[in-house]
Amino acid sequence: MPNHHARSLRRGDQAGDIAEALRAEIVSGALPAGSDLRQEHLAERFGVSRMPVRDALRRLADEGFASLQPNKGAVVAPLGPDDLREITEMRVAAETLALRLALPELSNAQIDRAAEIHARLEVAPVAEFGALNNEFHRLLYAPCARPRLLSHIEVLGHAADRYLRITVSSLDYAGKSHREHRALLQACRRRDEAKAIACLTKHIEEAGDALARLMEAADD
Amino acid sequence: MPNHHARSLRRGDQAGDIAEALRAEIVSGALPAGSDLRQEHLAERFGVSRMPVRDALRRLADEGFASLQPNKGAVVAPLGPDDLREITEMRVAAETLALRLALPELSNAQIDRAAEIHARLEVAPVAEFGALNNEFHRLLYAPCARPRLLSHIEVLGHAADRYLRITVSSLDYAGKSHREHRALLQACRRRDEAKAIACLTKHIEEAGDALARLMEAADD
DNA sequence: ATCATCCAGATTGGATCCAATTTGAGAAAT
DNA sequence: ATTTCTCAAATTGGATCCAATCTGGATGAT
Repeated sequence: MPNHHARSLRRGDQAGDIAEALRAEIVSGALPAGSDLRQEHLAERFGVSRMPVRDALRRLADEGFASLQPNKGAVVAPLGPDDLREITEMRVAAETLALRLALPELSNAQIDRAAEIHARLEVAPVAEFGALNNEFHRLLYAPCARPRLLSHIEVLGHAADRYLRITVSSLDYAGKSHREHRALLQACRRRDEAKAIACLTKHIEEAGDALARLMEAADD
Repeated sequence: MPNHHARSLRRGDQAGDIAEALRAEIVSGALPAGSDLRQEHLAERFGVSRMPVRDALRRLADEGFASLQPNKGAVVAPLGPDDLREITEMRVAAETLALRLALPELSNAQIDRAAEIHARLEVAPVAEFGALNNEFHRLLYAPCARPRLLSHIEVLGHAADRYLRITVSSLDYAGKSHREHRALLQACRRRDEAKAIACLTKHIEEAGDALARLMEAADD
């Protein structure tokens, strides 16, 4: 019963809004893996024609949220331990690259800004955790000034958000993550590249490992 | 009077074919950077409606070949030295990861198959260079069994193809590249991970550097 | 009873049609 | 003469319409 969306007065890029809304529903679990994504149904739900819905579905497919078979339709992409492992590996590769390139350009003011986001993250409710976490990381990478790389990282971050719900709710993930964030910030302040990259790698990999164990245990 | 395309009997995914055709024209230079990509015009040229053209343009934009402004239209994305640098950095990160993961799974038969492609590459005309080169690399990475990573590498490879025309025609790039391919194959046969990754990094980075110098010199 | 075949409903992909936005040329005002 | 305003042509974004494809159940044959 939400969804009539006060916006819709501006033209252009309704597809983007729809994609964003669906992404949020998939991440939150409201749309579980395997759910059918009927164009007609979604069009009605969002109060638009099927066309922007098609665009949105294609984008979601590009980002790995939907799997779409020609002439058959789209479903919410299933995600298993293998997907998590792959996303984690790609995040380590992309984010360490970004941090390495950003570190020499990173100003103290920017680090302070990241610390501020981190402070908000420590007291944020679960629903905002993903967005704030991604913002924290984004601030540290942004100075590298590599648009493709940053957008790649953003997509991977969204994909990882899909697992976040499980992690945060089931484990003492938050405390550990906060400590690692602080260590990362400290290394950045000292401009210690090796340390910063080691922290970041550990941060991403251990989150992935912990989650993988969780998934294997309670196989869902 | 070209373009009626013997295909078109199968339904679904005309957009893919159109995107591929346009990509080829952009890579070959037939569509120079900055060219307008009018939907109506392209639709007529390919003998379809504007709709699959829209999809194709969206995909090309995702891959970095087109830049598209809302309500204004699409142009062939300009590419400068910065783009080359970024793509090179991302390729090193992604391809070394793929090779590292693939190496333990790589069979001798697969290495032989790559060597065969390499042999064809050594005598191939310029037009086929890009496709064969990407195929060579793809064969070495494929055993890592990481679909997202492989598709990411494929996109980066296509982006790099856009520079290839300049490289191959202007320098003794081919000979150097072939030597590096042979060294890489040798390291793979010995399952020497460190050596293989060093070869690959050097291979990608030096191609990027040489090209960057060329672009700065003859600024086009 | 089981299995193959066929047809109708559902659903997607593509074509056509309409509305909103941008652009540029020419008119009007200073 | 220059600048601003207006409006029509070009072009894109979205809606609607039509055709091709898939699905599932009913029918009929073995």
